[in-house]
Amino acid sequence: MDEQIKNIILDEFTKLVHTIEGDFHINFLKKRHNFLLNQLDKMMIAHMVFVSSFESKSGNAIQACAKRIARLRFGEENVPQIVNPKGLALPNGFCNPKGEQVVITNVNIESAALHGEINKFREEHKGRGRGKSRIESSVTQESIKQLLTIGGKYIEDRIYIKPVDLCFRDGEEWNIMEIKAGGALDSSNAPSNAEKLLLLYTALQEKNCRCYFATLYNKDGEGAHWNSGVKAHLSYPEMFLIGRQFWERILPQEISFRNFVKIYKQALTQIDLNARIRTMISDCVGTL
DNA sequence: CCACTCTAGGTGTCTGATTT
DNA sequence: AAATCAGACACCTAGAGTGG
Repeated sequence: MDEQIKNIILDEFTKLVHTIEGDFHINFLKKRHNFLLNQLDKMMIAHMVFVSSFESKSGNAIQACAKRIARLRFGEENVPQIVNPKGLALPNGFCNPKGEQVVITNVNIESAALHGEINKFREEHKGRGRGKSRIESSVTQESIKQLLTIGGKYIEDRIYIKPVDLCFRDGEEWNIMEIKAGGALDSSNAPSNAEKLLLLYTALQEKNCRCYFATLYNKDGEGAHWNSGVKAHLSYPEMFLIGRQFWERILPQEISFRNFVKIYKQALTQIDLNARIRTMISDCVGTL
């Protein structure tokens, strides 16, 4: 099992390193136009370029890993590429080119009126205030059930498709997850991320379904109290899976979070990420 | 091929409530 | 009263897809 997980990480991160190497030269040159930075030495700028690129790309890579790991635990059939619990008829020749997981629904998720209702729901249940007078968000696993009724009004005789970060069936229960790396979303991103999760829930139209805002790690340290703007829009902690909680939810039960982190480190050592990035940077800077 | 849009990731500053 | 902390609000760059 350890070996299977390691191979998944090797696979996804090898792809990642190739795309970073492919894009690096152009990203580096683009930085020349930023006069705030271009008096710094080239090495320094090159490192900045790498960080930006890695952070942006690695989210997709780890999301792909998470999906494949969940399949080890729950089985292929419970982590379908195309989530279609109602068995809706797919359009002829439907294919999913990007390889991401999608939800199939007949709820009109493009309807401005539906978006309005979801926005209203989130806004009315928003947490507010500080300190002792703080009122937490009342968007809970229970209160979101009313979105099913709301969504029912928008069912149409056609198919809509919506990408989802991770969606799987765990026994009788569906789980929808919006995954972020550290989850420190800014205040203008937080509401839209919460609404995306609620929209997916509304689209799925399943009573036995839970929604989670998940992060790959706890940005304040594993086990630490977690804070972010998203907490104003989803009830904490029941709608959240932070760091270890997230991984232990999808990892096969015999693999602990600690063990997983170890496997990840081994995989990246095997790819020799550090040395490859160093070589990439010095090659690029050296040609200028 | 370029412009545009959406999503991915990140960090910083300020203020009032709470604690010391 | 000073120090600390949590919450609110804010900005930047990269990548993928799409349509002209």
